[in-house]
Amino acid sequence: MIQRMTRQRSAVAELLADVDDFRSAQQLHELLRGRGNEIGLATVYRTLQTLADAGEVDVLRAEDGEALYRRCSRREHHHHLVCRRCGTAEEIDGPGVEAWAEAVGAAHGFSDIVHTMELSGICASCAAEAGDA
Amino acid sequence: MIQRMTRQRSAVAELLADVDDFRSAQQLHELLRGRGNEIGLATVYRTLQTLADAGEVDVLRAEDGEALYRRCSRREHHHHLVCRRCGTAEEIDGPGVEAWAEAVGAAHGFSDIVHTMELSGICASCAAEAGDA
DNA sequence: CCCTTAATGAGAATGATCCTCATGTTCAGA
DNA sequence: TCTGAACATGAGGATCATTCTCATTAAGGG
Repeated sequence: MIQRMTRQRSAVAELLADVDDFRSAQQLHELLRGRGNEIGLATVYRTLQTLADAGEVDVLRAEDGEALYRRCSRREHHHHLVCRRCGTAEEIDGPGVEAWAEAVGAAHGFSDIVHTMELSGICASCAAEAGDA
Repeated sequence: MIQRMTRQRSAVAELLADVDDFRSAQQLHELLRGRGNEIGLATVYRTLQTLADAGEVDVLRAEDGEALYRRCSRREHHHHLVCRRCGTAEEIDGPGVEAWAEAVGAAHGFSDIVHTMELSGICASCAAEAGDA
């Protein structure tokens, strides 16, 4: 858990408040630098890890396995609809997925069921751009 | 696409037919070596990639981002219930997930919707082992 | 203001995956 | 069956994300 508030951690928190796309640690580091925040890459990784452990940020994996982070408005469990082009994301509800997951798991003798479900697509504005290009 | 059948590719295919857990490329490489198959790691990666592109094997990501492969009996779209301990997997159906995904995507102005949904848990035999230990 | 101790950062270490390119092998055609 | 062009292999290096090391810095309670 976070024990001390530092300049770097504040900067990460502020950035996450402003950006609502899923971004990689490296991208976030770039953005911080761009804003004039001196911060080491390792610190960005550490901070994101801590925030993720605390459930403050959501993590998902790009197709190539890279971790993407985002601060979500809801703390409760939810799913995402992410734009593959720009990373923008909407929070969505999975209708009864949780109950279904439990039931299916139990039916197969599995316990401690965890589920992941993510949707991705091309958002309206990216689709428009692609059309122009 | 695969154009020539080689000793190495046959070996990978045979191994995949025998193993029905999700395994990493490195693990599969180890297993092949264990079976007495001389094969380079790069070839294992290449072969798995090709098979994945052809839809012959399913790929999913471990929590740490590592790619895991498995040859599934069904070619059609389906989901998995994977044991986090041993990697064994069951193929399952997502009741209406596809239709729901399309609808949600459209509602948010997203096109070209793709969805991923995976369940993981601890399988009965792993739970039993853990109980003994 | 001053310690104690957590936090930082630069760079090395790790680990998965991909690339290079010289060499080996497959297989269609002769 | 023999051959050669083109595809495949493999050893090791290159990449790239992420983590670790450890000396240095700086919160913040007392």
